[in-house]
Amino acid sequence: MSDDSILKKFGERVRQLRKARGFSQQSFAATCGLDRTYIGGIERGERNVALRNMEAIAKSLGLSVSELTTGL
Amino acid sequence: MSDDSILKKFGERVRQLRKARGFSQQSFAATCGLDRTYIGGIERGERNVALRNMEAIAKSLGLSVSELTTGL
DNA sequence: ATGTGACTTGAAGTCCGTC
DNA sequence: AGACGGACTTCAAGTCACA
Repeated sequence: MSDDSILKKFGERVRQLRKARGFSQQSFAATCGLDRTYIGGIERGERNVALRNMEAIAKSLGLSVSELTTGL
Repeated sequence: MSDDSILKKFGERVRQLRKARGFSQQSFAATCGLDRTYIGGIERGERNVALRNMEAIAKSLGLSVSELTTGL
């Protein structure tokens, strides 16, 4: 069970938005103030990201949290 | 800094939506499959809620995660 | 430049209660 | 009905070495 499709969807969305801006995981992680392996884990749907980190990611993408979670 | 205003905003939003539906914290927590003290903590802005629980809360409110995070 | 497993530690989350 | 505390277990956060 443990339906983690929401994590996968969120990861795909982050990856898509990051790429669209021409960031590498590395430079993007730095912008967010997070570790590159952590960002990688998010994009692979392995991390159950919480509000504070979602905000950091959204901010680095120039979006609101609500916009970042569009489709979820 | 450690700006936790996003947690407060999220908590206020949850409280507002829950009340609008006539739920008590207790019955709402049960619907979400979460603990009543945890829901209370969220509404007080003390909890850094992660994606899976946000989804459970959104579902119990009949909303998407994106709709739940409107304003964030 | 990214994937991945393993790891530590601080916070998430539960369960008991009282006010 | 809700705030809040203590004690507890589980998991997210954050980092590392190496593929």
